[in-house]
Amino acid sequence: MKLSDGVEWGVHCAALLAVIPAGTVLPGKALAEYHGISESYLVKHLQALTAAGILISIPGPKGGYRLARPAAEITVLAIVDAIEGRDSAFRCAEIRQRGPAALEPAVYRLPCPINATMLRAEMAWRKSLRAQTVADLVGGLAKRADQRAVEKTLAWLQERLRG
Amino acid sequence: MKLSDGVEWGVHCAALLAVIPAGTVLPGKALAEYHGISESYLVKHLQALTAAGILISIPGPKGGYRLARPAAEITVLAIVDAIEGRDSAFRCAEIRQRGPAALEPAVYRLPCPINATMLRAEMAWRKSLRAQTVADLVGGLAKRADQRAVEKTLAWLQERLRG
DNA sequence: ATATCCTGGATATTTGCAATCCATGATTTT
DNA sequence: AAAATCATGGATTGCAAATATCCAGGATAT
Repeated sequence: MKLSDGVEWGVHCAALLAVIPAGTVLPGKALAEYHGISESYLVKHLQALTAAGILISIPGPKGGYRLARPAAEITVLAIVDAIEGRDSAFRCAEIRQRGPAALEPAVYRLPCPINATMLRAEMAWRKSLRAQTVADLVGGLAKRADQRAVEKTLAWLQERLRG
Repeated sequence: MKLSDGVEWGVHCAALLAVIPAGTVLPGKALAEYHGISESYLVKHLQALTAAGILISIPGPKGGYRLARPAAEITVLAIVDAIEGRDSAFRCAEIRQRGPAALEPAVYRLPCPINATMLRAEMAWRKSLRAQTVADLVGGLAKRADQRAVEKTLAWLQERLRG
């Protein structure tokens, strides 16, 4: 069981987009360069975030990405859902309905308790992720950030911001 | 993100092994046949469960598998860990340390808040799974089982039990 | 001795993720 | 109008892990 790298990329990008001035955007190229990751692959995930209504994209020169709503209203779960999909990690194959002791399908209308247990655990996972917003992350990042890192980031952003 | 099918197989097998009489065992072939799944692949997972101390295996004729301890003392989490491994689903690649705004590694001694958030969610997932035992699952299965299914299973087990 | 069963390794096969490339369309600048 | 910049979406490739099978070797009961 493994989350795709795109989740980490998406959350980091959202956190960076949360600190740029209102009215400005960052192109995908800049987001990839800032994080030292593949540009062509990152934009795939940025597209997913845009389709999910988490980001807004502007085409053309002076184009790029920005958050679609305040960082405090974007949960980490929303980003994970957009990139990983909403399928549960556990996919019940209903093997209880197979084999020599199986009966007709109508008998199995009640959900398998094993499936229910796994889904309950995923609900707990989702609840935890839903309790964290991008704004929370930015706060955490800022609190433990070295002052030089902040300045270095701001200086770098200066030449990439659009709008 | 997807859990391997082996998890479902392992939990179902543990549930079945929880209801066979004390002192008896079931061979891997019977466990695979009962669930209508691949025998050669299932035994791989049964080996993992044995190595984890969840099952005990007996070689030779009259051999097979049985639970290593009471079903009430085997959590679903233990089975998941044995089959999926204990690696977290989120693997922080520390991309905050990459790119043009990065500083020397010593600056990043404190854990990344994004990583912390993801790990906290996995803790909630694990806590939920740790709260469920195989005995709980058997209880749930029995309560909603059709009486004919129980009889059919018992009759089928009659000819496969060893010991 | 023989038959049965677990063990562990070697080996395909398949799936999904990671990554790249390109043609297209939108928008700003010149 | 032309050129440059950027997002979009599809096609394709490479790769690692999960899935699945097979077989030789060791243990045990009949």
